[in-house]
Amino acid sequence: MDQQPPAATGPICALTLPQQIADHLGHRIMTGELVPGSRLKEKESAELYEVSRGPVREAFRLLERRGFVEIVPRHGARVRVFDPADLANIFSVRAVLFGLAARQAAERGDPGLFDQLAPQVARLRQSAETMKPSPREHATIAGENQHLIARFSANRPLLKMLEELSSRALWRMAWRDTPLDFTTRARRQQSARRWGELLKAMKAGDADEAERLARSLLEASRDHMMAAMAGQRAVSVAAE
Amino acid sequence: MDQQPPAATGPICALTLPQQIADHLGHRIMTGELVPGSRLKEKESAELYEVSRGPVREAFRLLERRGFVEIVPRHGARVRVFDPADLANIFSVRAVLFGLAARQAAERGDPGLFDQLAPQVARLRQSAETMKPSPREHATIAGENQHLIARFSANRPLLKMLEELSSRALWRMAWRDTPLDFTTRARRQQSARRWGELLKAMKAGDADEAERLARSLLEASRDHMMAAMAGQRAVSVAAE
DNA sequence: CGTCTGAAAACTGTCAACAAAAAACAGTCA
DNA sequence: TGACTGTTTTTTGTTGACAGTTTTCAGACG
Repeated sequence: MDQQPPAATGPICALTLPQQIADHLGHRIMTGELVPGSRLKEKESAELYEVSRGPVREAFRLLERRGFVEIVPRHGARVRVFDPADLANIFSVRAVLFGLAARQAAERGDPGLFDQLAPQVARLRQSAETMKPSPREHATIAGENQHLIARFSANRPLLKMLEELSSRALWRMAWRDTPLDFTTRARRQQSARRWGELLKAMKAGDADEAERLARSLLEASRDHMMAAMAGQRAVSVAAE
Repeated sequence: MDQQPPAATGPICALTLPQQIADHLGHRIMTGELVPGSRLKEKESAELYEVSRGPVREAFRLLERRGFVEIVPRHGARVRVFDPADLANIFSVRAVLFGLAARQAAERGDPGLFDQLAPQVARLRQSAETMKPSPREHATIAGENQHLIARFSANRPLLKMLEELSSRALWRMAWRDTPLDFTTRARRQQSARRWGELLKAMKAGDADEAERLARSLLEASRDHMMAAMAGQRAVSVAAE
């Protein structure tokens, strides 16, 4: 009912102070300004944002929950080092969770989902056709589809977990040098085709098929990314 | 070195203060002393534990992360009201996650897992045979098995998520009036048989079968619990 | 030259107090 | 009687300061 319209890019004053700080720090991590492995000092951020250490402390915990940093009790917070194996693991978890979401959404069979999903799939087909949108835009549409299906699964815990996981995955994908998915036409066509199949299966109420397709969709994304990463040299951060 | 002699029920001094507070509050929630829906006031807990509000504040966030309480930014923390639908959903999520863990553990095929799992399965068979252990003890063994498999999946994010989920589920199961599983011999025999089949599949390296069995194991647990809960009247807590 | 030891600096954990917001309450008016 | 409004009280959000640990760094020693 009383949903806030999300503001453009500026920090929203309705959000709490720790959330604003966490969002900004998260952005700085995503852009690569804050290098994985580097320490986040409370006093430093407190002075930068002109607040006390209390809210900064809470912001660090929020970032930990979102998977951006790692906190060791008496040693402070560090930007989490990306472990390729962990990244693949997170994708595997996302895949099975998304499969469950697709299953439950198919079982419910809410027409509202199909109405919203159909134009999205059309956009993906168009993306593959024209190759006009950037790879990131294609990925964004796919991400919106996942969120849509998760919402219509009517499984609140599942929705929250998927949201948390996609923020972690997005973080890594937004990171510099990472080869994004959906750079080739063949890959986009494959993506659009599979989303079409998934929509069809859900419309038909075939929960088994919907789960299978949804899961393999994200597993393909995982395999594609891991293969691309294997191509480039691994960036290792020496333990301080 | 200078460890305080632990009080009767007192927590371990090696843990951080917020963790100790969170653990104790969590225990009070599990025992039903703190009723779902009731507010948790910072000052109140601070005075009870003879600490400042800072650590209490952090303890509340820890409890939120574990699914024990719900925090609304400027309105404080409340003990989460248990929604039967949400409980079933959490179990469904656990089931697919545990399925993935079993798959990956089977793919790895570490003999150490089988060595540790075999005696556990034997204990379950004995539990079904003698009906001597309490239902909770049977459930504890099953829980240990799940933790074991999750560890040997070598999937750290998955392990953490399963740990978090089982703490939520345990919370609900430990709650008063909840009919525990494994009260009948038939149910225990079913449980022991399925664990045996799962162990066998994993030993054979059959990842597909292991995933299927593991998932259905927890889904059966979910269905059993939901059926038992449907039998008794729903306890509703009026919104304050 | 490398290693160990000890002091100094920096950082996190904790506390008490202040400011702002929300909740509770009483009084007033229709 | 019932709803509204203004005030009082309670509760959360934030701040700055202090204590205990950890980290860092400089100097002595093998």
